[in-house]
Amino acid sequence: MAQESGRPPAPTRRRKPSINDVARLAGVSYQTVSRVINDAPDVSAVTRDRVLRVIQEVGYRRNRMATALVTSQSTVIGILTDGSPRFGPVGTLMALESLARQNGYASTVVTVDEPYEDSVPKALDTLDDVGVDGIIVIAPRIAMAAAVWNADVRVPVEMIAAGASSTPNVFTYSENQELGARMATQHLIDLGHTDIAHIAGSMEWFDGRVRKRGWEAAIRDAGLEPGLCVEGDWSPKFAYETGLRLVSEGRVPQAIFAVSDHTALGLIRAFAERGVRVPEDVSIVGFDDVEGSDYFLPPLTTVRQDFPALAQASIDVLLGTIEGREVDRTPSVPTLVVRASAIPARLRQTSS
Amino acid sequence: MAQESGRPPAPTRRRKPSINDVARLAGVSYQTVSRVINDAPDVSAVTRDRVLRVIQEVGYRRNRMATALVTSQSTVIGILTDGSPRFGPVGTLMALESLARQNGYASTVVTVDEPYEDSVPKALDTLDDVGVDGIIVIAPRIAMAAAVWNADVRVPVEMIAAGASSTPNVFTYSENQELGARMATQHLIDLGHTDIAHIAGSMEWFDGRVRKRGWEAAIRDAGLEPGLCVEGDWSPKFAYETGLRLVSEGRVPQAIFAVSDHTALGLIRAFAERGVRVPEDVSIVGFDDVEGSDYFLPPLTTVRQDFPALAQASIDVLLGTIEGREVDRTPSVPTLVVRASAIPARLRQTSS
DNA sequence: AGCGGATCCGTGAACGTTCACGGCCCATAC
DNA sequence: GTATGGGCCGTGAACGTTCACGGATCCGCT
Repeated sequence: MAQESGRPPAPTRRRKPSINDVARLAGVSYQTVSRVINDAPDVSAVTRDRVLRVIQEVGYRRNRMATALVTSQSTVIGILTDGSPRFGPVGTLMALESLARQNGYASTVVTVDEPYEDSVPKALDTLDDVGVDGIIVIAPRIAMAAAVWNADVRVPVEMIAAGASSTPNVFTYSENQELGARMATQHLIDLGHTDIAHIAGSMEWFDGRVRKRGWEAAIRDAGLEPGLCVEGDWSPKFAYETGLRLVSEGRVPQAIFAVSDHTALGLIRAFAERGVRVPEDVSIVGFDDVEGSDYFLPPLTTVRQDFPALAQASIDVLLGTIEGREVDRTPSVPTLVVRASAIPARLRQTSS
Repeated sequence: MAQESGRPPAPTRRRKPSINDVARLAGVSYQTVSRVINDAPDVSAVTRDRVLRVIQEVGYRRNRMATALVTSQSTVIGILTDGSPRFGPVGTLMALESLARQNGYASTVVTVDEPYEDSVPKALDTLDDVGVDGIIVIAPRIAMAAAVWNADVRVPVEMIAAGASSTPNVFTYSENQELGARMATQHLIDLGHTDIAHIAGSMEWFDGRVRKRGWEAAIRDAGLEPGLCVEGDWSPKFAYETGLRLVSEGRVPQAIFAVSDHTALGLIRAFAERGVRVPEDVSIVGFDDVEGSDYFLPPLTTVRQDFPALAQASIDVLLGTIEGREVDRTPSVPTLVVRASAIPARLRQTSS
């Protein structure tokens, strides 16, 4: 007993029935069966029914590999994404897979890590090898996008990257994050704040650049001057240290647009430790709406992106290209979710 | 300009070179080329080199679909996972893909949602259709696992599910979460706490059941009596409300093992709102080590699972089954990460 | 000189489909 | 009665590999 593997031997299962088996059983030629499973015309109703019944009986399923071989269309799309389980990319990935499947496409995913110059071309090759019909790249980082631009792939490539530009081989779909950043900042402006700082993400990320741009644009549009902006690395740690520094230098702004919820988290802890109250002393708005952000101390006002809509649009575009259709792209719009971490500026005065 | 699509027409790329093209160019038969790319013997060094050079020149790559068709081995594994981007599953998924690729396998993933009775068999069929060699199911929920057990698949299926049992067709790999829960609880015990409550997850999740079991076992092993246990749904919201209730009923325990970091988060907020201090008044240990948990208020003591190790073991086992090898399974062990949310029991006395 | 055995290489068939074509039958029209 | 054509169906080939053979050449041995 202890000697036994504990695992059953790989059961040597029966061969799957082929189109020929069905043809024989139904008394027709393989071509007729092919016609039936492809909904082709030129087959009489009674024959069709007979074939269909046999198919049902023997549990026939079309062999995708054979089909792929002869048509050189695999009905598989490739998804290339960053290996880090960051919030945005993962949400997009899940939505992408689901939508693709609803459209009859399977999806094979491959993850890449730094350095992208090596891993991205290799990953693209892998995808090419397995014969995908098209590729969607979730490229949050600029270096990653660059590696994709430089690559030479035979199939349509679409990139989900905020604010990047398209090239002839690579089509770039931009999630509307600048708008999200604007909304966050505008919320602060509407609340009456005039000194609005930004704890930014890394400028090596599209998201970082674009969110900063949105912050700045909103402020200028309101006729204000941009406040302090410090560029970080997305980590709570960096934000925490920055928060500490701000307090000790006496430069805590009226309001802060944090580039991500995790950034906000680090900030909040730093302020809490130094007796600076959020939102009474400083209003904070985050970005992402990560799980639990509604139970931060205080609950975080933040921006939520509509990943399913983004994925939907991306899939539509890619499948359109693959299948030669025209599609119109409707950008997804983020939504501001208002909670407790940002309050009107005048309340601040009265309370402190 | 405005009329134009903005998208380049799908470039009709050259056909990829086949084994025959290489053969012709190298002046050998296709079989010889096949031998070369398969590292088969019976080919002279000079011929091999010549072929290799041609392969290099024309950029030949083996067509996996053709290979799959004739060998009925696709070197693709299927990964079936829950659609919700919860922490554990996603970490496992990423690690799985990476490892599989390192072993020469591509991976196609499909996500499922409730009701599992419908979606799981359908997903399994999808995977079967694309011709995967084996399937790894990431099954956090019991209902999902049940659906897998009942399914009939032709290829080896391995399930990553804590504490489930194996059946002849489905091999279950159990991440050692009970141990993790024990470690968390033991930490509290070592700190001198005797009244240790558990805010549990849902009993519909394996993780929920197993973590609860670990909590209870650790307490009994220490000769103590289990404290309060309330079963929830993983959400910060539920934990928050529970925390509020505990305070108003005057039943706040000495220490709490929270089933997840997000649970801990909800608890902490509830306590903070009611003036119950963490860790001075109540020690809390979480589970997951989600991003940012080191910047909660206070930084959370929690348990981190080793997803890469878990994935590694799973892949080893599955590939072993596929390729007919024997492998020994080495369970991955979680690690306790000690931060500030749990402190010795006696400090509590002195401070309050 | 003839034989056995390596060593190297090639041919035919098969995997399960789709594509291009052609053939048969019956109905309709002249 | 013969031509025309549409509805229905079948045959051959191809996709790019691998598998199972078998054949040629050369060397060393008896």
